[in-house]
This record gives sequence, structure tokens and C-alpha cells, in this order.
Amino acid sequence: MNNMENQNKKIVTRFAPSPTGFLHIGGIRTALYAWAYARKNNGTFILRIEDTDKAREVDGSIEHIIESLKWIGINWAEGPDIGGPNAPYKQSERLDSYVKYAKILIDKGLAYADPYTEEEVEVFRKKADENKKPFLYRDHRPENPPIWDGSKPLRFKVADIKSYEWEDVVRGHLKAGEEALDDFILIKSDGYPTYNFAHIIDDLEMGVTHVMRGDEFISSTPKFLSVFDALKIKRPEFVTLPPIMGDDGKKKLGKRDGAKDFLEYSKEGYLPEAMMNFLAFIGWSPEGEQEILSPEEFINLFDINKIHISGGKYNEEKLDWINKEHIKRLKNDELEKYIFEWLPKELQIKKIIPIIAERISKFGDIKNMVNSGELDFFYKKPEYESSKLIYKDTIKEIIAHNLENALDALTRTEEIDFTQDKIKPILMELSDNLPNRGQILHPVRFALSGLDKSPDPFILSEILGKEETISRIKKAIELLS
RNA sequence: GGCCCUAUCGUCUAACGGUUAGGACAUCGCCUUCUCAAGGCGGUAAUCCGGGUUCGAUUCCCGGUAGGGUCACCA
Repeated sequence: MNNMENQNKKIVTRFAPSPTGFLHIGGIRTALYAWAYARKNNGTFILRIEDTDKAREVDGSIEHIIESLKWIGINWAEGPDIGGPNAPYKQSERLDSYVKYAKILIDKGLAYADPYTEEEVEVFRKKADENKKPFLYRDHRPENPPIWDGSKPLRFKVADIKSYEWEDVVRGHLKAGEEALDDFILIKSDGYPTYNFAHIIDDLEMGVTHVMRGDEFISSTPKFLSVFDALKIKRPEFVTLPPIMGDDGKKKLGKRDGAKDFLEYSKEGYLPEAMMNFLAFIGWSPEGEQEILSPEEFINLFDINKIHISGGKYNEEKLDWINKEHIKRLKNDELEKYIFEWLPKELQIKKIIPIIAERISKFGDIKNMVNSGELDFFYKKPEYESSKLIYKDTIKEIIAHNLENALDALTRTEEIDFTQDKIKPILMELSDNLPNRGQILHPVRFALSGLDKSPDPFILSEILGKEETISRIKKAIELLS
């Protein structure tokens, strides 16, 4: 019944992080799916900040979260930075709403002040532990609780203790026994609501139709359901996302075990559209076999019914491959912009771009290329031993002779503008008469680069230009004599 | 420990009970090649175990095992 009712409604999804630090790929993935689903259905995507735990709050988190989401290309129609019809979007500014609904529950006799201290509750808990019984607060429900004045926690009173069953878009039919129900805290003694209560009220007031979140909330869903019943409000659709496991172990990815700040990927030179592509596939796959998706293609293909049930590992090798594929698809001017950002002034040569582009999987790799000195020869004459010019066991005189021929041909050619298309035939023609092309191509390449491993001599001479190419070959001949 | 959930190549996954179990990453080999990179072609490699149901189980059911989640005045 829920399903049919919601089909005619405008889709509203939200991402509701708590400002307790940076976001890692797990959080971004949750946001991505909620955003994509709303986008695909012309719905509304809301950003809400769940800042009800003042002790764990970290300064600057909200800005950091917003920056992370914006980088990957997720935008929202309503949020703390832009406002909207359901403002405010920070739970700490919505306390009136929680109190309003709390009072409704109190009036119905479905909420009461908790007279015990934390220590006293702890004693109950320990005792249950010792008896190897699950702890339930409701086993200790006070007979005559005091009037709630805000100084004590306000607890929900489960009226109807029963087994709950519900439908999850991803997991299907789920159920839990009555031990999943308890008199949990709605509003803490500091006046802030708990997640368990606040998110229900907010989702209700903001008209959220689809709740997407990790599987850690499955266990507490019966509690939410009991509140829906108490308040007589309709359940939203539950969309449980599969966990993302760490690269190494089998554990769910978390900040404690190595999950990094999402913005680190930006600093390492990954493309935001590649990150979106990568994240999209951790927990979902489309119908076809296409693996490289633009943001538009992803939104178009996204289907919550194809979200996976079981968790997948975070695989950085796959990320690198996806990123490389996205680099290949970049327009020339975009590619230049990205690559030049990582290059020192003297290496910001247009012609060097394809050489670099096909050798990296992320732009941060350029840093290693620069630091290793393997690009220096583009602006600096190479230093090397003359023996390095020798190809296999070819005798020195032949190498020198071949270099002379190359020099001669390149000097006499009428081409002023050296391009690899023009240089290649010239050198290849010379090499045709040789027992092995390496006898001329190797010394030429080495004369130009001074490196065991480098791009081919044709592209090198194009980048270096006629004058520099000829000069370096001359120098090699001198070294051999 | 109680409750809940999950299980296909090393990894991510596809396969509305009938497929030589498909694809991708990684890996290996070959081709192209003076080296590197890129590219092309190909190979190795999987249904956790045990019972059922069925003419026929990767697929449905039960049990085991393994893994994950959760049992807060955290979200």
C-alpha cells in the first residue's frame, strides 16, 4: 500500500550527515544514491545536518561536508547553506518541532520522563548482562514517572509490544521480534533529541518519501516503526544500502580503519566524474555491461531496484582504471587545464600533454613523474655515458654512422616544423636498410632523451623542435668519436 | 551472547529453475614495437558445505559454516 501511495507523490530524498568530521566514500555514496534517485525522478534532494550531539561535533565539518558534495557534483534544492521551504536544515535549530511532537506523545501517555540516573540504568544493564539476558529498559519502566521538565531524558513508551514486519526496497521483507522494541530516549537531558526521534520528525515535516541509509539502521527500524504507529504517521520507503568493506580486511569501511577524507581524492588528482562513476558501482550496477558512465548516464540508468544487497569491497585499482578511462574522455582543453595544474612552468608545453596523459591514472601521478626527473629532458639537455647510445652489440662505428645519417637527413629536410608524422617516415626510411631498426632508432631516441625508458624518437623530436633535435644528435656523435 | 542480515573467479559483478556460468579490474601470454606507455588478441580463474523440493538447482526451502550489522542520554 505504501508503494502505491508513494508512486503518485513527488520523490523527496535527503542526505543527513552529522557534523562530526570529514565525509568518507561511504557517506558520499549514500548521498550520491539519494541525489541520483531524486534527480532521475525530478524529485527534491535535501541536505540536512544532524547536529544533535554537541560533544562529538567538530568545527568546520559542515563546510567540509558541503565542499565534498559540491566537488563530486552533488547539489541540493534545500539545505543549510541555501535555505528552502522547510528551513531550518540544522537539527539544532529545529528543537521546537521535536518538543511539539514529544508533547503529543506525552499527552497520549506514550512518553515519560526517565527518573533514573545514568548510573542507575547502567546497573540494570549490568544485571541483565550477568543473567545473559538482553537489556531492555522497559523491564524497568517506572510506575509513577515525574513530570517531564526537560531536566531528565524523555523516553518513548512502547505501547504495543509486538513483532514488526516491513518492506525494504533493497532487502525485501524484513522482520524483527518484540525484543527489538524498547523505551528509547526521544529527548536527551541536554534538550537535544536523539537521532532515533529527530530524523523521524524531520523526515515527516520535510515530506521525505525515500529514506536511504546504511544497514546499521535495520536493527533499529522496529523502534522507528513503533513511533510511526504512536504518531499515526505513514512510513516512508526504506532503502537500505549495502555496506562498503575496507580494501584490506572484511570490516565495514570506517574512519577508524583507514577510510580517508573524501576530499583527499581531489588532492590526489582524481576526476570528480570518475569518483561518481566509481562510487555508483559500489553497491549498484546497471542493466548493461557499460562500466564507464558520465554523471548524466549514471542518473539516467540509476534504478533503486538494482541496488545490491550484499556489501562490496573498496578497490582502489578499479578506481584508478575508471579514472584513467575518464581522463581519456576529457576534451583537449580540459585535459590541458588539469595537467598544467600539476606541472612546473618549464614543463607546461602543449605537446607534452598526450605523453603524460597516457602514462597516468590520476593527475597526482604527474608529481612522481616530475620528481623522478623523467621529464627533465624536455627542457634540459640530457647527460649520459656514450655507451648508452649503443644498441645491443652493434659496434660503435655503425651507431655513429647511423646517427650521422639521421643528422644529415634531418638537417637537409625542408620541413621546418617537425611533427612526428613528418619525422617518422624519414627515420623509418633510413632504418629500412639496417638489419635492425634499433641500430638507428635507439641511439636517436637516447640522444634526445638520455633515458632508458622514454617516448619514441618521433614524438620527442616534435616536442624538442628542429633546432634542439639536431643539436642533441650532434652532441651524441661527438660523444662517440 | 540475543536479534537481524549476507554468501558466484583474487576483487567488483551478470545470469525472471534449463547458459560451454557472461563481463570488468587485477594477473599471465602473444601481437604491435628501439625502450616505456598506449592499443589489439588470447589464457588461468568462481556458484561456501550438507541435506531436501524438482525431470532439472547458482537460482527455492532447511541446517551448518563464514562474514557483516546491532544491542548508547552516537548517529
